[in-house]
Amino acid sequence: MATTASTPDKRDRLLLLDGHSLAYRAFFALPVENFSTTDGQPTNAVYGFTSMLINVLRDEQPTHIAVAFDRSEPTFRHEQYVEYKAGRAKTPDEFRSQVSLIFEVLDALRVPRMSVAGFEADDIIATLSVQATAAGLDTLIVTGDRDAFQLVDEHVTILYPVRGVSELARMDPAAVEAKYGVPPERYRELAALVGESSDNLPGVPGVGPKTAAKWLVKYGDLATLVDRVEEIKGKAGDSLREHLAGVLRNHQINKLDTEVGLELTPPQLAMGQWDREEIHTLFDSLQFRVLRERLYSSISAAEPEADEGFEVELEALEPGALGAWLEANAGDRLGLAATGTWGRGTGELTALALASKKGPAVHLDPVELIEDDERALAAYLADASRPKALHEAKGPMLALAARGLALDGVTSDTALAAYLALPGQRTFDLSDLVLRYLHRELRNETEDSGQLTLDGSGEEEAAEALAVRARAVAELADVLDTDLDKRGATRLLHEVELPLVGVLAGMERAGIAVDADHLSGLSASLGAQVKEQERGAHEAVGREFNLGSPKQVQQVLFDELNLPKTKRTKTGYTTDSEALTTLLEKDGHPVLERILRWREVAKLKSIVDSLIPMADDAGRIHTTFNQMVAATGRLSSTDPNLQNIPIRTAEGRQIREAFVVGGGYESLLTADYSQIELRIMAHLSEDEALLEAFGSGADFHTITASRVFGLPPEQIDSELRARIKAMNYGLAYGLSAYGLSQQLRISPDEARGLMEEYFQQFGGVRDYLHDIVARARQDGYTETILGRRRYLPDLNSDNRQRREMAERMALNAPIQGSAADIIKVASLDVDRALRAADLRSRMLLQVHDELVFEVAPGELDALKDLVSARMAGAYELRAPLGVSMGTGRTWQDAAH
DNA sequence: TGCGTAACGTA
DNA sequence: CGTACGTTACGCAC
Repeated sequence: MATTASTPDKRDRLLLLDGHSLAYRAFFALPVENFSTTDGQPTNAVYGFTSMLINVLRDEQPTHIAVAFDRSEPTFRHEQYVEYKAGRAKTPDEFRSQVSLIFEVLDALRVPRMSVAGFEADDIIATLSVQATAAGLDTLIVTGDRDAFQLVDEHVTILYPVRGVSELARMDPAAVEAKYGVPPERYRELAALVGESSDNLPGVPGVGPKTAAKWLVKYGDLATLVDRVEEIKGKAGDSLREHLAGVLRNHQINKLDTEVGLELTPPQLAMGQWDREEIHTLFDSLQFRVLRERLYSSISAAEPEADEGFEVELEALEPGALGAWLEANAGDRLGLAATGTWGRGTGELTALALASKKGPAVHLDPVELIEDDERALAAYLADASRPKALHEAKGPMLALAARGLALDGVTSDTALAAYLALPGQRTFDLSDLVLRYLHRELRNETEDSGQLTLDGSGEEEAAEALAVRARAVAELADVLDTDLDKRGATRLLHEVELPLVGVLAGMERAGIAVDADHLSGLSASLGAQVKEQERGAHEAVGREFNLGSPKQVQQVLFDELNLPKTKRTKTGYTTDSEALTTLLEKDGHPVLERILRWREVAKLKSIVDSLIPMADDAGRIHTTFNQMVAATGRLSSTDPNLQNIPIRTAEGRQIREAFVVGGGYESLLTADYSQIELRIMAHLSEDEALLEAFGSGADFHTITASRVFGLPPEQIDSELRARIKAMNYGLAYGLSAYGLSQQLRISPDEARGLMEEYFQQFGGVRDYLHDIVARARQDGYTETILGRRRYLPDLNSDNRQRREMAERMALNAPIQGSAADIIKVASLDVDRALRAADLRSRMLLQVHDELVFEVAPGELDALKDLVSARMAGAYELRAPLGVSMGTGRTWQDAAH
């Protein structure tokens, strides 16, 4: 009778892995250049190992698991044979640093790790496999060490990596025999004859696996072969007789010990439940995005954690019954979920579901509502006293606004709440959060009515799915409320982030007007310059090449023109503008100027060209502000990014001239905080000298320079000022003496001296910066003035590079984050004040320390008073906030 | 088509 | 060997 894959053996399956041998293989199979985190930690071995593990878990679905590791101590084999494994290359440092990361991965996956002093991983595996067979388990062994083939039998199979790490050969008794010509129980004898160079166990010279197998088949086993060794003819026979002692030694040494004393027996190695949060955090820090997805998608079925969904029943409302339903649910915060499309300041709503934590949910099609229902819905949505929870409220808010509906009373946005709880996370999928916080899956558990209609089922399912989301949001909101309370972020959510959603939606809706003709004019003139630089570059080199390809530029500069090599990148030598400028000073090859200039104009042209198609029919561009990406609490802007419009060069500023006041308004107003981060640093450090420098009212960098150099302010020239300005700003980024020396092009010693003199004057800053890191190391997180946290587990990493990176983040996060807090509060205050004063002027953009407004006719003075008062008063710092403003027809003209 | 990398724009 | 972002283009892998 044939068995099929769909009726698997019901025996339990123990999966055993040889940690070191697999990791080592991965290390050499995967190029380290392609597998490192952005801060330089190599991850090729961790990645390869983890990838292999995930694949095996998926394909084999083991019930029990363990990973064995070698120890650095000598083993019993060294005692028997001092030369054992001698002559092995030293383990590379890049590999060693990854072993503890592999431990972390295994711990997060709740996979037991085992190692025993004096034994190799294979001995542990051998012992466990024997015990497993006795206990009635089948064993699968993944190892790159062929010695393990001796363990293969009807209950023990080996998965042996062939070619890199992605393919595993399944070695059962038949496969071993097919490959080596002897059954598994003879494999040790074969290996003894052939030898194992990596273990420094020489075999019989001139005898390979073929000859060895032939002998073993002929004589039955090694013992008989040794007894009758005189019968063997020829060169190979002579060689065998000569090296017989070595063969017997090999045979003794390559025997795996099956009686290692272990703390756990196979039945105790059952697969455990994972800590999803831990895996998330770890894979994030290793930057394993793809692997994480693969892990979740391939294993989620086997994961015991999330087997429940939601039970949601949809209530079919009669037309006109919505008002009553809403009234009946008036006591609860409802979860709202919407479908539709949104972005670029507008949107379209296709469906809306509302659900309390219990009881039936409703599903609405906004276009099919009768007038009564529509009125009831509009009143409910706009009612600030009716609490609502949404996941990513801004999108639906835009879609509702496009239909003329206001949304108020949002007391939780589960995505925003999760962002405050876990600010380092990249995404906040509802399904992820539901799994994480509710340990449930985002699906409906309600049994089907059994009435599947051909054309209605898809719609019905979509409606149910949306209702499930609404219910999940309602439940999740409560859990997150509790979580945020524990983290001290409740006020930050309710008083800052949540109300800000509406302000951001307002800015996105408004957009900013652009002068299309100006943009196309710029595009044309920049295009001409791009062409010209390209032509010049090709001429200078004598052939055509793609200036946009760093690879080709490298080839031209370093291979063909043999220019001096620059700093290394992962894939070669850098051609960034700093390096090319240095090269230009040294060599002066004309192509360098062309490349640099080409990059400049090509970059500007790409910005201009990306903006042109963004304008809507009214000639306005609507960005999208993202409130949940920056780990420090800043906003970001996408599609297009209006927070990185050029300003430094004259040509760049021409692009700012394209952003203009729109019809019906009289001008643009920009208002920005002066040196907000430095003021925050002075405030937080309470350094008297620094506070005094701000109090004096004179130019801050000049004043600080005057103190550092002991000169009167009049004698501070631009050179000295620039040095101290670099220091002032660099401090908040964790700048080192080396970094400062690079930036100022002075010697490291000089830079060190400069820093010392600085701290002589401003010692409080040094103490503060030191304290902040020490405290963060203790607490595990940093905090801003409004209690926004950033978690930095790497502060305690034993990897220096990671730890120092985390230290710089710890220095910067409270400063950058507090600045973000302040401008968010300012935006809210300004927005409220605009409404209270009944002004028509509106806020258009936020660029980290700057707000851009469109001024309605006749309102300029009132607006300026209002904006400057609200921005300066957003937070009381010991170094008071300063605001400077400018107005004009264009964004550029409004600069100041 | 998707992804990682290099380069570069902003605060 | 200075933080935080987003976009572009290239070139490789699938």
